[in-house]
Amino acid sequence: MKKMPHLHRCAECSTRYKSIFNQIPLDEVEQVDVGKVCYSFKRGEVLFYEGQMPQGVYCIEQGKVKIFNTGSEGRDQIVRLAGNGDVVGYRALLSGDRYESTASCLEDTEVCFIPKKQLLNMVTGQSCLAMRFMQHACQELGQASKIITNLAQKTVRERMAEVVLVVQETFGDNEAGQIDVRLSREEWASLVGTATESCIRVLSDFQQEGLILLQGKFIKIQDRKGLLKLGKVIES
Amino acid sequence: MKKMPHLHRCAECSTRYKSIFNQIPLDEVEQVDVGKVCYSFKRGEVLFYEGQMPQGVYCIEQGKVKIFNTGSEGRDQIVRLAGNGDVVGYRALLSGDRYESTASCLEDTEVCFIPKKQLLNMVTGQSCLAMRFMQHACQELGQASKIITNLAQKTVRERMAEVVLVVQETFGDNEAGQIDVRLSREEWASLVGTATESCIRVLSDFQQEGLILLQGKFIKIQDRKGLLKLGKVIES
DNA sequence: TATAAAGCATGATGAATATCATAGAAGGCC
DNA sequence: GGCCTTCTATGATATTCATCATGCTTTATA
Repeated sequence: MKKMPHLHRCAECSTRYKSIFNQIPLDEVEQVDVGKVCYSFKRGEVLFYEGQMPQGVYCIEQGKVKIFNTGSEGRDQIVRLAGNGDVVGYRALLSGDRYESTASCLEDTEVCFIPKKQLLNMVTGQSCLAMRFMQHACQELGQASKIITNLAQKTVRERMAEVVLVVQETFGDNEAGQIDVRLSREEWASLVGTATESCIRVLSDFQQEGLILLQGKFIKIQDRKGLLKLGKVIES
Repeated sequence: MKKMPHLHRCAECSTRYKSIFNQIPLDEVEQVDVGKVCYSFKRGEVLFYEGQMPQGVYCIEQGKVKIFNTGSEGRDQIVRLAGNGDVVGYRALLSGDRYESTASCLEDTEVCFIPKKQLLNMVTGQSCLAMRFMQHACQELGQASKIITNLAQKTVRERMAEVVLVVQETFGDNEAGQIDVRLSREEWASLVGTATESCIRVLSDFQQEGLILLQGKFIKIQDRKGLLKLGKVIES
């Protein structure tokens, strides 16, 4: 957790960012840009730590990142997962706070870093961009309020079912039909908000009930409808 | 919960809105304004329901509002409390979603309603306003991530201690030195995310331990430091 | 003011979940 | 390949917390 990232410049940076820079190709945004740099992170390396002052935002070119808080007992709670095209670390920067959370890579990840000054120029200069960030924050806020209600009211089984579905939605399936992300049981537990042992038990229960297949670090969904029902998920 | 609100125009609307229109007196914002209307709600009446499409935002001139989600079992989870000068209902409007939550008045409340078209004009026209909304949403998002971690990791006792302190920060104390808001035990439970009976027990434990005083619907804090310690609150 | 309804309180009980303990399996590394 | 470390799995136990039941108290309403 304390390793420093390998850094190197990345040749191409042309992804269309899905979450915030949506519909705005980076080239176009880049007109104002002078300070964009690309970095490469290895699995387990950290983009930023809770408590640091933000120096910029990270756009994920390729890879997967978890954003988590460390509770008073040292247990982690994952509050967001991010993948290709997602923008990470903008919340603290735009609200002027320190990072509330730590961001660490679930696999080798290429990011494009936009320095603070740079981003603020972009946001104040292009009002459509401010609107996009605003909308995105509001959307995330809506999701957060759902998560809060679920944590307060649903059982571990119900939350687990929902989380499996959400992670699939986030990262999709690989060629083998498995959810396309490597998460340890401990990380699944940190997503659900439960103990690792409970998580392991619930997952093998799900397998026995024919809801999922456990294939090492990967999970394959067998019965989507069953999970939806069990998790009491209201699709919108 | 299904009563329709009394409506009437309100003569004066000059409050400085603390949370979003911060530093921007309404008069100034109003230059673009043509559709602002003031309403009066009685205790228990509802500003908007979960699932409705937002028609505008509500600025609280005077009063107190709870924003809550209703879980699948019908139990409520309060996700935010709002008071004088707060703006309510902007999240769904700005993200283009339906309301995720219901907003209902904890006491008789005067609000100033700004219609959707109106607000969007203001936001797109005045980029500083878009920035303010963006910042505010980002701040709320940071708080939400804290709440999520607390719900996932803290005990009911710990959360209760923290909630008492947060509510005091939100509404302050009245002349009698009590937290200046009337909340039923059920509402305290909906804030903490626990059963009403558990909430009642924890509150009387707190009283016995000399942390608080229960005075009908009101709570007086006796030992702030004790609550901070018990709730494992890291002051920032 | 009477009467009902809602809210508060407390005990008894059971279910959900965390924790502790232990062992096997898998993966990284020399 | 073999060794060590980390991860996964499962049982036993303890704790927290929700639920059910009941009676009392306050508040609302006719």
